[in-house]
Parts: sequence; structure tokens; C-alpha cells
Amino acid sequence: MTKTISCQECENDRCLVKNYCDEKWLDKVDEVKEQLFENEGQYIFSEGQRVRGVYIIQHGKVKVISEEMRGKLRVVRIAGNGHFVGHHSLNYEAYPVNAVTIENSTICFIDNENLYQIFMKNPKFTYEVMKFYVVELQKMESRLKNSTLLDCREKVAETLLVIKDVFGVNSLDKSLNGNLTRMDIAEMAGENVENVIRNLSNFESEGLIVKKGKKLILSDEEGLKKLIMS
Amino acid sequence: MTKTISCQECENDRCLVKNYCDEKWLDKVDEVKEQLFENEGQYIFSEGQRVRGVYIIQHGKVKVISEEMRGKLRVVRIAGNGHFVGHHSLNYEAYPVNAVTIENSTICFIDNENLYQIFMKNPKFTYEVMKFYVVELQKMESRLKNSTLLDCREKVAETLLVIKDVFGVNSLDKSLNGNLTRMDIAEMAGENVENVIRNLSNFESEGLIVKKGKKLILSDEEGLKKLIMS
DNA sequence: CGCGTCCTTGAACCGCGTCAAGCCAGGTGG
DNA sequence: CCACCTGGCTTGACGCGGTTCAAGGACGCG
Repeated sequence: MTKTISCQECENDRCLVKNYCDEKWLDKVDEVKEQLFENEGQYIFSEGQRVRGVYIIQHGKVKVISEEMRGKLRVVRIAGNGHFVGHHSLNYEAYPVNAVTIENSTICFIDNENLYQIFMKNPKFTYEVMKFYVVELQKMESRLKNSTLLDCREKVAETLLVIKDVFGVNSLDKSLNGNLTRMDIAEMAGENVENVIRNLSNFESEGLIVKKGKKLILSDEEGLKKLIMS
Repeated sequence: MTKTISCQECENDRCLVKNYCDEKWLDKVDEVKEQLFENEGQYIFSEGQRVRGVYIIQHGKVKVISEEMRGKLRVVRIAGNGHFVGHHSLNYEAYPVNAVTIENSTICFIDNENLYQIFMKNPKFTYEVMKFYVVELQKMESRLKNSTLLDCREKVAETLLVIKDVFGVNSLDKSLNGNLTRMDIAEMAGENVENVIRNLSNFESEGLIVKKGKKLILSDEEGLKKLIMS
């Protein structure tokens, strides 16, 4: 456990609390928030657990994965700096999903009671959180469409672009950051591992990507984008 | 065009505006809102159109359908009384989807400028709208999971249950309301028409449903639910 | 009665999920 | 330093499920 970081000290410039709450409220938040410093691969919460509040990612990344169904699961969402995780707090008794860190992460937790008070007294903040959820909703609508209208090849291409978008690329060799396994990619794409690999191999022989061990370099991003155009 | 209904007169008891805005603000809303009285099958907005505000359904039902992709589209959402449609207003320049009435509907429109002011001065209202979006987000996460983990048969079963949930049943013969075509069901399930029909036929011969022409009666709802259990 | 729309079924094809086997790299222990 | 092991990556083969194409039936409407 590391020393707690106050909102004033916090370097996450995308935090909605810091950016949109009245300053006097930041002290209140400091009082009530709990901070988690988690290594990669740690569960923040699991399906079935009772919901107590909401998690805000200050640093790092978290994947939200669905409950398992017939031995499979799906990555529902990747959350990064400033994102809210566990929004289910607003309306549900228990989490229907799991949240797992995929990088070393610093995460703030605010319980429901206090969060409600903050919402009531900081309309701009509430508005921005609402906007965040609207954007997430919009993304999900798009993913839902893609999941039934794209074929396997296209879904893998799309996922590669999403990974680049979320994790960025290594500044040296331009390979995708995130250190994801093929299995991770499969769970994001909603496919099985073998088909992901097959398509990666195809992409390589078509000059769209370069594989360096498990590292992937998107050498022809435009080409990949073309694949998923309507 | 029918006469405008004021918020005080409005009989929709699920309207978040009416339920959660301070009373003095309802007059303001009456001033600025526009009301649409649309017949079944009318477009409320279409993909690519410029976003001007948000629509609140007072009476009736609206389906939000994705942009067409390779000759196919998907029903992204069914919205009923009190639901917000066109939330994209909060963050997007143009609609990425279409909204079409599937019943005769009464719909209120509030433009972005005024909506923002209402949000800023009615924290409880903003909170409830946020909660609405959180629930929608949660539903979408679940649908996304199902769309890749369920097989065709299961998706059709799920869709039937959703239809019952949204539209209810005719009080006389217990057939599903909504007057949906097989194509509508297919677009909701994310399948093609033929497979929907094939599965409906299977369900009938298994005693799970009864087909009366295009009408459908869920004679064994529990049986249908069992199909989609994990 | 004829036309259009929607519903239904059959048959053929092929994409993809699954199973099985081998490979490669990194870590561990003798 | 090598032998072994483990976990992730890769490829091939096979069979099922689902998509697609084609054709016919039911129904409502002018």
C-alpha cells in the first residue's frame, strides 16, 4: 500500500471529479475516497459481489469482462484514465461483471452515499459523468452492431485498431502496447484464439501487419480500416 | 398536429422531467419543448442528421436502428414511455443511428441549450437521467455478451422474451403485442429472417410457442427462459 | 382475380468453431 | 550447461451451424 494521493496532488488531468467538482468539494472527496494500488491482473470486483460504490481509474487500465458463460467470456469494456468502472452501483445490488487490472493501476473508490451527495451538489460534475456514460453507450451500440454484422476477419481488424487506440504504440518499434495475449484479443473480438491467429497470419502475408513474436506492428493501418468500412 | 400537452397535464408517470424537475421548472420546459405526434413508421431522426437536442417519449414506442451496413441493419434499442432517445445530442454532431416510431407516438423535444440549463439547475433530474443511461449501458453490455455467446436458437428465444417484456401481450389471446414482422424480430435478434422462422417453427413443434398466422403466443415462457440459461 | 408482401421450407455451400498436434521461448532445477 | 516443463502461439483437418439462394404458399387489398 502506497501513500494516498490527494485530489490536489493527483496528476490525472482527465479525472472528472477534479475537473468538475467545486474546489471545496475536493477536500470532502479526499476524506471519503479510498485508494487502491493494484498490480496487473488483480480483480477490482467480481460478478455477484455486492455493489458498494464506484471506481475511478486514476492511472492504469482495467478490463471489464462479462460473467463466464459456457466456459467463455467477453471483454465488455477497456477503461483507462479518468474512466468510471462499476457504474452498476447506481442501480444494481450485485455486479453482473468482473473488473480486472491489465496494468499496474491506481484507482479511487467512492461509496454510494457520498457519491450521491457529490452529485447533488455539483451539477456540472454530474453532467459530465452523464456525458461519459452517453459516450460509453454510444460505443456499445456500435460494438453491438459490429458484433453481428462483421465477419471474423473484420472483427479482428477492428480489435487491432481499438487496441492501438486504447493502448497506443511503443515509441521505438511502433508495436502495440498493452502486452495482450492472443487470448485477450480473442475475448475482445468475440472470437476464438485460433481464428484470431489465423487472421493475424493472413494480415501479415497481406502486408497489413508485422508480427514480431507476440508483438504486433500495424504497418498498414489504412488497409485495416478499409476492411471494416461498410 | 394535435394540441400541445403541458407537463402538468401529461399522463406519462414515467417522465423524468415531470418526476424530478422542480415544479417551477416545468413551466420553463413547457415554454421550450416541442411536441411531435407521429404515426407508426415515421422517422424521428436519421443517421447523418445534425443533432439539435433530445427526444423524450411520452407515449408510444420507438426503435433505434443502426446505420445500414451491407444491406443489413440492427435494432439497437426499443424505447418506450419516459425513455430518452437521441442522447447523442450530448456529445455528437450527427446521429450515427435512426429512430423510427413503431406505434403512434407522442414525443417531446428539448433543444441542447435549454436542456443544459435544466440539467444545471435540477441535480435530482440530472442524476435520474444519468441512472437511465447507466441502465441502458448495462443492458447493452448484456446484449453484447449474448450476441457472441448465444447461438441462433437461443437468440431468438431471448428476443421473444424481450418482445413480451417491452410490448406485453394481447389481453384476449395472449399473443405478443407490437405487430412486428419476422424481419423486425430478425433485426432485433441479429439474425436473418429464415433462421428466425425456422426456430419459431421448432419452438412450436416443441410446444414452447403457438403460431397464429403472424401472431405469436408464448405458451411455455419458462421453457424459453431455460434455453438461455448459462 | 391478380398483385404485392410477408411467411415458410428445402437444399447447397462455406465460414468458423472445435479438436488435435507440434512449435517456440522462458523459467527452473539438477 | 542441459534437460525438462509450462504456457502461449500456430497450423491443419474436420464437421456442424448458419447463411444464402431459390421456390412455393398464405394472406390482404385494390
